[in-house]
Amino acid sequence: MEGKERGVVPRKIKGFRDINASLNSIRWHIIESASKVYRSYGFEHLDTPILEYADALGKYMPDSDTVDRGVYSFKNPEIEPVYQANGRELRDQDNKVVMDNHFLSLRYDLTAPLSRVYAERMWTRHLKGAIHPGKAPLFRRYQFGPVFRFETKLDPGRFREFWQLDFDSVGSNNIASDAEVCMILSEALQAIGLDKTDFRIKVNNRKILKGLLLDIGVEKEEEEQAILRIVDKLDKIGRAGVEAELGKGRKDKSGAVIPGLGLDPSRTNRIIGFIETFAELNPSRTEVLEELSSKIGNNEISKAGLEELEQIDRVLKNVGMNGDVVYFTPSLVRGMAYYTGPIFEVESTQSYTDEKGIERRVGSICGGGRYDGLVENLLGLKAPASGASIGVDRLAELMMLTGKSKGDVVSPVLITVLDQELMPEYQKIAAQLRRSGVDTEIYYGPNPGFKKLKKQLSYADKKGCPVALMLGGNELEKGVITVRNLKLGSEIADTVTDKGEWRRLTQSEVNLKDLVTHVNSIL
RNA sequence: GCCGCCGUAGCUCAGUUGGUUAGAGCGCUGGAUUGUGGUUCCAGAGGUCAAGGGUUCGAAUCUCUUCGGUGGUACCA
Repeated sequence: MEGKERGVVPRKIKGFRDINASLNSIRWHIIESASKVYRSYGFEHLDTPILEYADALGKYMPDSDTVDRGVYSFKNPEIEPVYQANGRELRDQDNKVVMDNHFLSLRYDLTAPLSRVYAERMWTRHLKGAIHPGKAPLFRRYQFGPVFRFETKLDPGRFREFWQLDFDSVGSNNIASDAEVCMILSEALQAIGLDKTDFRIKVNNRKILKGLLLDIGVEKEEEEQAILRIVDKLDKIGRAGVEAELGKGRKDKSGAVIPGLGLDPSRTNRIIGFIETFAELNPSRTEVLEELSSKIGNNEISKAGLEELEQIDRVLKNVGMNGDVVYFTPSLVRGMAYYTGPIFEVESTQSYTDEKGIERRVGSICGGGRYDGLVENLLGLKAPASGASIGVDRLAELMMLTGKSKGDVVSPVLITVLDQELMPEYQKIAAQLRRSGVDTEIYYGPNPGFKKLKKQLSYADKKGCPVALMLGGNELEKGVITVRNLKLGSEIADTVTDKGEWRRLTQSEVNLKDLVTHVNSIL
């Protein structure tokens, strides 16, 4: 190939991926299967832009022109009015509208854009006072697509662009809708092809731990968050690790010093003691509820949390989800601060063996919960919400690694080009096949022609084409076409070593008018 | 962000007491097969040894810096 001496160095941005046909096949299988389940519960399909105003996305605002705190942000080249909290344009002393280049961000999840959509729809009505507190309208939607996070260190299996598949209800404070989240997750994962035993839906309620922490005098939100974050690491660092991080801090294997929160031992012990009660594997929901009611004492918030779990249990039992699949795990925390009630996490129980022979797990594949305050942040009006999200890429990876799906790609029939003069014939045949629903490709590669048939068949083989068609002068005279069954050829390749024999078994001349039925019989 | 390890052909890697033209397997290209995918056999192409500086008569090899990768840890709305 001739060209310039140098060009732009082609390179992919770190943390971003090209998705090949087989990964795409799994990805879309997941999306289609789960969406169908979501729809069956009344969720409608919503799409939102990938870019949003940074301030609508959450409390994290960039303070410079660069990527900031995990979010890709930049200034809009267009200047637009600056708005005040009351919805009016900001004006300067001369009564001129103040303009600015607003910060835009790539969405980091699908929940914040949903809040924006909902708040935007309610905005005018809310300003007029037309929505009564506690009467925010119900809106249920599902959404999938890429989200973006600026991670400084990329752990294996984590990317800066990845897909999520969410469903959420806004405007319902009915705990039954939280029970429904469990039902939907369970159904969706099974529709995707997982077995009941392949995953475990873990449920907890933020209120239970919140109440416990209040009891021991933790009132500041930052302190609560810090404690929850450490408790969340229980699986990873164990009881002793949690104890150390709550108290004096610890050193890890690599020698890095992790500072502790400096809680006094009596409070640390209360927290640890509480979590430890539930450390045994999978006690039944009923057992957990009994244990909880004896442990949480008189704190109103904890009691409310327990009551919600009991409700969830009743709803689930009512639809026949008794013991398996959904478990109550009081130590479950989840990172995100905006959860206010029940929280969910789906953990894969499957493991796989990596290339080094080490047994590994993918871990959490879905997450969600109730977030009654999120829309309020935007709208100033309380709109309760809950939902969950399937980590599409994580799940796809899991299915690939555990052999649940190979990412099957359907390849076309290939029409080889033996003679450029016959191109019109090839195109006619291709059109005919496509009309009958058969994917068909004509080989438009470099230098097709007599000598390169081997190349063309090799191309078809690598691409996984089930059938190759050959039409040259010989065939044209006889009104036939040579059909090569590549699929059969691959199947018998190990048993047939003689080339001539192999060819005879997989190849036949077919009358042109019978081609479509013949090809269909092979597929 | 912090600590450790690594960076040789498209891929996986070999190559040190510093020494003439840097190797293998797979892949790729061509041929045996003048119209035929796999297998087999033969031949060939492909490397400023991550980049830049230093030490040396001489550096893939020693040293420094930067970049990239990886393992652990921290953060993750």
